[in-house]
Amino acid sequence: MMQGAVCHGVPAALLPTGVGRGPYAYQTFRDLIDAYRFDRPAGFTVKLEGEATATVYYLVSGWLVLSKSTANGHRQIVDVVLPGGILDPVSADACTSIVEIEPLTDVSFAAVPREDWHRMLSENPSITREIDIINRAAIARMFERMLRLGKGSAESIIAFAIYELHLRSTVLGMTDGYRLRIPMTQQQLGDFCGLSAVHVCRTLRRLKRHGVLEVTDHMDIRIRDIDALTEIAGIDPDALRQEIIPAA
Amino acid sequence: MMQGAVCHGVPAALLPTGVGRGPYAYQTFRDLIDAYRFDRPAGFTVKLEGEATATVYYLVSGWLVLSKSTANGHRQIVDVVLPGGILDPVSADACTSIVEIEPLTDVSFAAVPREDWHRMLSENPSITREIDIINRAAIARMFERMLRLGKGSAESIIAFAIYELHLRSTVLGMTDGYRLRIPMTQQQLGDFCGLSAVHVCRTLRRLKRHGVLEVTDHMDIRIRDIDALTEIAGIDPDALRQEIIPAA
DNA sequence: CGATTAGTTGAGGAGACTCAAACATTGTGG
DNA sequence: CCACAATGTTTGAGTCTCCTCAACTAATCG
Repeated sequence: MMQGAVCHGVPAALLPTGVGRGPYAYQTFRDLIDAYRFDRPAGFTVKLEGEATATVYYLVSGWLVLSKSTANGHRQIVDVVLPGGILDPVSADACTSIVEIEPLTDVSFAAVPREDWHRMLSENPSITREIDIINRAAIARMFERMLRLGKGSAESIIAFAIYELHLRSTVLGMTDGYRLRIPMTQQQLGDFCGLSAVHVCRTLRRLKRHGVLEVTDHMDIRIRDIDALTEIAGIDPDALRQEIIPAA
Repeated sequence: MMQGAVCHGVPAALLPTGVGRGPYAYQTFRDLIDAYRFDRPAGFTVKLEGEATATVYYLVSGWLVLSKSTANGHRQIVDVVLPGGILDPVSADACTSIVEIEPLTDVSFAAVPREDWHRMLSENPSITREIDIINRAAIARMFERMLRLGKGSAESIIAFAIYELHLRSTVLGMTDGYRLRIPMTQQQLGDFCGLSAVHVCRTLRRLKRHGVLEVTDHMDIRIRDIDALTEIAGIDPDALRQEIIPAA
């Protein structure tokens, strides 16, 4: 049912809304995206380096995760990118890549040469502003996640992750009420929440047992008690929405 | 000795380097900063909200931390801001503040109205680029910290924090070789590393016992075995420097 | 010089980890 | 169409890290 929206097509909320409202700006941005658009199946992985970093990525559809890993094999997913997300994976020295990128689903994205990207921005101040807002939202949700990664129980970080992904998906029109398919394994959710896969499993089952969630068939989630979920996650729903949802 | 550099005056590396190299750009930026500059003692706190968020802060000297806290009293420091750092504490909706701000020392900063800030940027593309780089560096170091916050032992996150702060301070000319004064209590370091103050204490003592650090008198730190420190933190020193140090 | 704040140390407990084995689901080749 | 492999989830047992509580010491300051 809703897989379609996740993996294919441009969600209604994506290009039309939010990014450039004037007809000219809209055309420009969209043309640029279309010109450099690629489709890739779920399997591929990118370790960005060298000239690959001279590129700005704009996700049109599908889910990506950005992660870092340590020498001893641990991995932390630092952000989940949903359609409309921007990926500018270049560190301070403008040539070392910061993160590894992994698609969770089939993805469609635009790989725009940095030069073209910046030209487009300089010609379209309104888009610059929109993108600024998108970036702010990304930082805001990272802050929230750090809060729960550092302090906070397994329950609270998992509850937060699920609530965050549900909220963001809903804004993109990818949910069916309180139902949400998260295209991650428990291992990946663990890498996102700083937990072992085993503990993710136990925690999800506890949430299920307490009637907060329903989890079926590989992360097909239904939120049964949203108040309990936000309570466990330590979320003020209105404040969170204002912080992490790009609103112009 | 080096406290002077931490708390007062403009570190050599700050305004002159990095931010705007042409005489015109340099003048403009510096004038703006000077026009809106404030000094504040260590004690004050800001909870930014309302029109306060229509302001961009540029830290001239001193240390600040940005933190978030939960309803149940836990706090996570999401970043430490050193001289030259920019603080644009506005979330996606452009009016809710994301973070609380706390100075660790006496600070001198410029509180620039957003409008003026953006005008300055639009008139000085080179400064825009510099600031972009500063922001990237901030994100890169947050990614690194998230990796250790999620996975990683108390030793590794503390070792990382100390190494990071030493590296950044060194670039700003605020260290004396391997000596560094971190103006944080163990409680604050714990809030930064996602640990209790008690465990910070134990961990520091262990590092001391193993000859990695020397800790005297309220976080006056000397790194005795930098290789051991990077090993424990899981750091590749060259790569880290490239990622988190703004280099133009 | 007491009062406050920060750091140290011990004891005990809870939460999350690892290892390991069983089970479920999906996909594949014979 | 079945057997089997591969992948992911579930559950149990045991351990270790880190937390909390609490008492004590050290340093700082009016």
